Amino acid sequence: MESKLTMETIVSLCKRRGFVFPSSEIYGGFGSTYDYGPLGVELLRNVRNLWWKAMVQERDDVVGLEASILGPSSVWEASGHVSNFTDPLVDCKSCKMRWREDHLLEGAYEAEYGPTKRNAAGQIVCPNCGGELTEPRKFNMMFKTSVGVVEDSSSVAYLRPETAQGMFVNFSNVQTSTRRKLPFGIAQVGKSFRNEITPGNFVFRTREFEQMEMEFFVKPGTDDEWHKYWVEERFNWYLGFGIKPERLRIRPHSQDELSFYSKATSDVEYRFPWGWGELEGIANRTNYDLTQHSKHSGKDLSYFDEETKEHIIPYVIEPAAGATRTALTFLIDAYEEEPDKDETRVVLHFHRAIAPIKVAVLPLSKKEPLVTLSQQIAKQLRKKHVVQYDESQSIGKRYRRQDEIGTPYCVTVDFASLEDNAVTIRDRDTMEQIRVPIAELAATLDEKLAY
RNA sequence: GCGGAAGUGGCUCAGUGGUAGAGCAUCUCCUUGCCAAGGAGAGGGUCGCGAGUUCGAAUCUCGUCUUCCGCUCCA
Repeated sequence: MESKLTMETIVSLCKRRGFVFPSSEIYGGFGSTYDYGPLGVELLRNVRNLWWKAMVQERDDVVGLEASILGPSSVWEASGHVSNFTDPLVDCKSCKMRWREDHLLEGAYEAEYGPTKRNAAGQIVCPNCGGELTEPRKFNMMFKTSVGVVEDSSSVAYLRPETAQGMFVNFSNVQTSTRRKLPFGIAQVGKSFRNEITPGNFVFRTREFEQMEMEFFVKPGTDDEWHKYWVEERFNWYLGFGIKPERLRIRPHSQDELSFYSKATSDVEYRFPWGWGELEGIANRTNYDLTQHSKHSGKDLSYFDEETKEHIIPYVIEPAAGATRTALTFLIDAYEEEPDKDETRVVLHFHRAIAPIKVAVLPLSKKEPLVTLSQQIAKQLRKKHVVQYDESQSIGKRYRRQDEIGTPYCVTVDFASLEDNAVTIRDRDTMEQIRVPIAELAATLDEKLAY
């Protein structure tokens, strides 16, 4: 039987311990935005860094990029976002159902609901109840702003709804400056913005969120093979950092579910307390984006294949992950309530690479010289790791505090340390304690925390 | 945007017209000295915000913001 973990438990823990706070809380909060507290920022940074390490640092065929968040409308017109993100929405005045006006005239809707219904005046009516519809309202999921002192149509800019376009528009710059040959990838981590109709489930769907995307450019014809490779690679990445296999799955999109640019997409999904949700989509974007940008910019974005002496537009395999929801996933997946005597021990079983705090240094007593010695040890360890020092209240309580924020190792300095120059390392998961000479402590922890 | 529910200390909640409370958490001191022990004390809330009704509003009414659930939407 699975533990009945609710989101309230997670939200409450996040607030209490400083992982995530609601934004602008003292002014009543601002919908769908969250601030990451002292522990949350460490967690998020670990997620980013581990992704970057796997996708860029450890590979010979991927390079990094950090493109601007603001972009001119021309980029988003080319990418298809201006037209695809502007949905005319109509509501039924009687039954309150909401429809996409353009879809009411399309085949898929007609197949499901029958021919588009109209009233005597020729106006489209609600397919559900025949009621009158409101005037269409345009809903664009991109955040629009204007750049420059004068607000006119030429100064329109958008906050990027995905980081991907930054890689496509820089394809030639990167390829020529790094002398890359196919296949190669461009990776980017950064914020994206979507004016979602329905944000929710805590930080899972927010209007401002952080993406970790990589565009992998391949020769046409090898795209299916590379798609399969990246799906497997990314799935295993999550397992490698301890995500429970029974809560992780790969779900290929059905044909009618595919987005306009995609030939095939597979999602890596996690079973959240509210159900399965997407962590990462691995899409075969074909040559859609580079072709579009070639057309709209008038710049040749083809690649010259030395083997065949041909100009080709590369195909793109895109593993696109959400950093913020990945951090949430690690938090939820790590959460355990373990019975301990009559109490419950709350433990975050973070992988050591994910844990925000790596080591806690705890003097057994507040008496000197234990405190001074402990602080010296903490200072030494801080050179390499994120360390917390805690001397308040009983040792048992301090262990529990560290368990609740997922610190893998606690170093306890006791009175015997003054005699034998050794300290105790306590393991969060096994509760085992080992005695280590202070002189070997740093090296021992380096080894334990390595991954 | 629609329907339903809810907002009271950092967290979880009690309080339904008459002086804002509890448990946990936090801080100080004592005690203890390897897994949330104990004792003494302290700080912290104009009850989401704004109007209205009333002699008097956390409580009733309206508006608004935020959150959750369900629609709807979803690269």
